[in-house]
Amino acid sequence: MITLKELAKELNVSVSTVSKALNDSPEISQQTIEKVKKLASERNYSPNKIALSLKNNRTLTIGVVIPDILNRFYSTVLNGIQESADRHGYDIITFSTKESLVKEMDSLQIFSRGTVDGIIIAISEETINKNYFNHLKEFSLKNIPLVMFDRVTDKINCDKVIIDDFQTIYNEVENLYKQGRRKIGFISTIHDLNVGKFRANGFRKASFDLYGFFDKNLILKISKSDDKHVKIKNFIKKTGVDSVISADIICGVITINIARSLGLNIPRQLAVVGFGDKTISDYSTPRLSVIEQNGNQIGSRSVDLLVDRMNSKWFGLNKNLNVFSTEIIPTNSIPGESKDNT
Amino acid sequence: MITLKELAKELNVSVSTVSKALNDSPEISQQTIEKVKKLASERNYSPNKIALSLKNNRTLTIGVVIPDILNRFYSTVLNGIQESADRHGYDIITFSTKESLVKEMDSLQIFSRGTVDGIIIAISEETINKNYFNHLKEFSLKNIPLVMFDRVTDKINCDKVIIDDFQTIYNEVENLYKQGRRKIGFISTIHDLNVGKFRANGFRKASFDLYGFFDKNLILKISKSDDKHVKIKNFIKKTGVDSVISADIICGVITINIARSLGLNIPRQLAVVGFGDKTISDYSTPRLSVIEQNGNQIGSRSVDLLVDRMNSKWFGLNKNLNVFSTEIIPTNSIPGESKDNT
DNA sequence: CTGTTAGCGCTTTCAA
DNA sequence: TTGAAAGCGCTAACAG
Repeated sequence: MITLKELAKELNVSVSTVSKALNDSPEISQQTIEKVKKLASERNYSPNKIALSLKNNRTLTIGVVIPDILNRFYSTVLNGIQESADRHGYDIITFSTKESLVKEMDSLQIFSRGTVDGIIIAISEETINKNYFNHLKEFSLKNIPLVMFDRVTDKINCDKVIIDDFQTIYNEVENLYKQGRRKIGFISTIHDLNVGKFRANGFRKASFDLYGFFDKNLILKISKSDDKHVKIKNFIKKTGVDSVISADIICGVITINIARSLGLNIPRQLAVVGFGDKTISDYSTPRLSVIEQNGNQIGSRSVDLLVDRMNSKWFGLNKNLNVFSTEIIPTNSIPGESKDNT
Repeated sequence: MITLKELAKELNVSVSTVSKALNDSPEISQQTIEKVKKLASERNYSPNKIALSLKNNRTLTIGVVIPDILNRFYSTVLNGIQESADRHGYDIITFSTKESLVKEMDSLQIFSRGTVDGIIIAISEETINKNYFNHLKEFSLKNIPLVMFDRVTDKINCDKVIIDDFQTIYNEVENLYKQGRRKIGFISTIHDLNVGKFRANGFRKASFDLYGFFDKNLILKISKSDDKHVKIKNFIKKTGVDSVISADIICGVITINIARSLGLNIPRQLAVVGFGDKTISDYSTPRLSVIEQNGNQIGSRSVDLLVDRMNSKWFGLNKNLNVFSTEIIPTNSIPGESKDNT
């Protein structure tokens, strides 16, 4: 890497002159500026980012912590984060915790060593289960701006970006009801997570509001060790549901495939809706109806909020630093051929 | 962030004493070491990584450039990279180019500003189509170690990690043949890419070797704008294939779903094999047979090779810097219920 | 055993 | 209009 020093030497001027010239300082003569810039571009000079970071105490880098990069929702969010960070001139360093509390703590530890100006995080499953948030509390004391998304906790005071899981499912139940469905089932593999609970609650409340009662058997909880195919098949046969909402992606697709192998007509005999996106919808025939979580938007809004915080930190804007916002990103219901689109 | 300076002041010793003490220097008395460490841990001190990077001219960070983070193969590779980088003590900064040449150039530009010690890259589709590699050539002159994976080019001299696309498909055709299949089809959405061409060639060569001739109609090329569902359906009906190999993930799953809707028994009447992984296989009933590309391993080996290079750069090991290796990661053929497993 | 000094690459006063 | 010097946080050679 070519440095200011080398340019200076070659031009027989001082380092500070070169620096000023490259930054178009009015202190420097037009002639010198041109001379310097010429050589700099010949030599392909570009300023060392590390040195700038140290000098300015600002890295222009955002740290991201997600539970699992192989989970399509999170990679979609990451995609949104990338795009938005790009627009704002930030790079990102990402860690995937694989749902592990220790990895999450490690990640925060690394990020508190001066490499990032702020972080965006969705906490791990283990963190939620163990109800342990000290690492996050400590971190938030360090005056490094922090935004949480999707997997959030009210134990930590910071900006948050989520979808309204409760209302989303509530609305979906209502839609199916309006289409004439009278036996709506709910399948979930994420019952331990907050988002899973909110979704289940939305389902219960909607069922209750619509039918006046709630049938426990219409909820199928699947755990990691279960054979999804088998459990779903039994669920459909036993309950005789005429529609199913899946709290996660995969089960929605599997449900369609199984229903068809049971000879059920989709969507006439069984309507299926699942969280996911258009790509996933492609995996089934007929295509799954999806509740789009808008991961891209979640990511991009998280960055926006974070950048806001960082700016008010750096430029001391008026913003009240103790007031945090929780932003709710709307979901879209995209009909596939697996739901009556009437 | 607490600094050495602050610790030093509080203890009434010099900065260098604190530094040495924390690094267990034999120059420092045991007493002082303990005193310093005690305060450091109380104050939650950890060394500023930026300062270290500047000092050592070494960031312990790897730059990663992938064509699309939403592509499951690449996020799997990324996962492998993360794990391995973690083991070696490196952080990673990732850019997703969205198959754009300009973004790829930008990414390399950013990485040549001193933020990373080496980079791992799979080049974009546009880069390949335009056959433009100057940015890569320039980069490789900068003496920053570079490893390419999956999407590689022989225009650039560097370590490479790939799978043997040709042989993988060749073997798969042979397998199907041995199972008694006599009309094997091939579906591809990535005909423009090298990997796509290698796969198609493997298919052609195997067909030729086995049948003594090659039927062009048994290859279906699908382009971005096509309706996959429609094209695949027609292909199956028109050719009457008894087995299909898909050069990419999605088409494999779609093929199964379509075949079933055509009333074909799987795998008896139609065997289906596609590139992918176990998770994707879950999306279809019966499960798709997958050719596992071992993305994790590709990622992790890329890091190993890169770390090797970086070490020989830093520690001046004997390694001949002009000899580059191309590592071939084996693929696994994992039978689902969509292929006779005999 | 401890402290002073210089330097990594850069910007920014302050002097000349 | 240009240059010298200090400093961001850290380490390491050299003095004391």
